[in-house]
Amino acid sequence: MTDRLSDVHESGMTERAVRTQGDILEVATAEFAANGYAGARVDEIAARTRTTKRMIYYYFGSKEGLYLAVLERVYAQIRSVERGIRIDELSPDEALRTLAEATYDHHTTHEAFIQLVSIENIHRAEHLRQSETILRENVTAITLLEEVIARGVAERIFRDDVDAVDVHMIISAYACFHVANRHTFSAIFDRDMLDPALQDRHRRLIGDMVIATMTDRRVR
Amino acid sequence: MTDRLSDVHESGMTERAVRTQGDILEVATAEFAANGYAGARVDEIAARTRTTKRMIYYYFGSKEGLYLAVLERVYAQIRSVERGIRIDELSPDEALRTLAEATYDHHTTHEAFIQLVSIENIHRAEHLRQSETILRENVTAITLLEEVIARGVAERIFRDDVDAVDVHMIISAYACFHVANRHTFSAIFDRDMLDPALQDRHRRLIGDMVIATMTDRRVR
DNA sequence: ACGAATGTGTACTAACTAGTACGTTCGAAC
DNA sequence: GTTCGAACGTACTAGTTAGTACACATTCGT
Repeated sequence: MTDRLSDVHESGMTERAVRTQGDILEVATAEFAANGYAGARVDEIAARTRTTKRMIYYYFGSKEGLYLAVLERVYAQIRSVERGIRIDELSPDEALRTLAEATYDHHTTHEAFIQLVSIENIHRAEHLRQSETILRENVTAITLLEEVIARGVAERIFRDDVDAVDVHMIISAYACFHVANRHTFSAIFDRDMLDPALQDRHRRLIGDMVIATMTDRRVR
Repeated sequence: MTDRLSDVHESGMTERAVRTQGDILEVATAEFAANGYAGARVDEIAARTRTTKRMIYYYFGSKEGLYLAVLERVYAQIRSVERGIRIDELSPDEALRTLAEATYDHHTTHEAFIQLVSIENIHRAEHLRQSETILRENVTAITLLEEVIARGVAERIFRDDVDAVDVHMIISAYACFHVANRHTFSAIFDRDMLDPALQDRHRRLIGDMVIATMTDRRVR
């Protein structure tokens, strides 16, 4: 149901049509991320595009259809980043740090993704749940983590009562927060979250945190 | 500027007026948290109140004024929770765990607060920045943390290159994520974030995490 | 008791916004 | 070069929504 419209157009689409759709998606991503679902204006998206509002409805059917397409696109992007991570030859703790830092890097460089996830959560993931693609494919990160944790536990350097989803949550929480709550955090604690030196320190800190947690002697 | 309207009414307000305003704020909190700023409907808030839309504008001036009042109220609530935490007699690591768990408990039981913070961040904290009260008073958590960290560092059990704001970020990130990203996380990883057993485990995990990070031998 | 301020309800409006009716152009196949 | 469908543009509408004009009630100090 989700992809019906775009599927129809995927075959027999001219070069120009592909560009137009991409153009719309690009602008729509920024608009939805910046203003929320209800706050986003279809007219505003159309105005910032080479094309017109008519085309948005032609290709995406409705505001909701457009939003869904935007959501699927940003999730597809993070998926492709995750697939590119190679950790086979690293020790469990180095692998953990690599995964944590990769997530941190992705999130800090893809603010729109984080904002869209926030927005989606405000709406109780009702749109995301409609997308079989996202639900089916977005567990890559977990597969990688499971393998690393299994190795770490086998080598008796990791605790065994924290699973892959927990670790993913720890990493995601930290990386998401840094971007998602940037503005309130900056305002209240008067700390520039975009300062490169600070970001560097926080990048190291997320690795420290995950490794320290998983290798903690106290809890075993 | 922010508080002008409510200040005017604070003196010489009837009992009934106080109740009406409280009623409006209660309903508005839920409506804004559930639908975002743009998605929230003033008519809907009015309908769910004992009173009418007229009164919302009478007391709060505008939709934005109402939203701001809502924001200040939820921030005042967390502030009062923070003021109630007693950690003077605890060891630094126990104190850290207590603070982390208190934050976790507050956030899991105040979903509206977390949602409003998310919403505020979508709008780049432009409303929050207008509220001197929030900016002035909401650093209580940091004061507590600073004291604990200073003690831990002095006792040579904590690392000294992570400051109070960093630790607050780690704790907040974890506690926020658990609530804020509950829906997308549940949907994708098919894990019920409201399961009491899981919440219990996660409550212990946040303490483990903070203590492990701060007492990590590797980094010193 | 009375006037003045505060508190309340109803009915309205002006502006906005998602979505559409209808017509046109472009490009490829025959 | 004609036909057919995909791609596109303009001008519009129906419904919604923040905000208000106006009338009325309640309370309280004097």
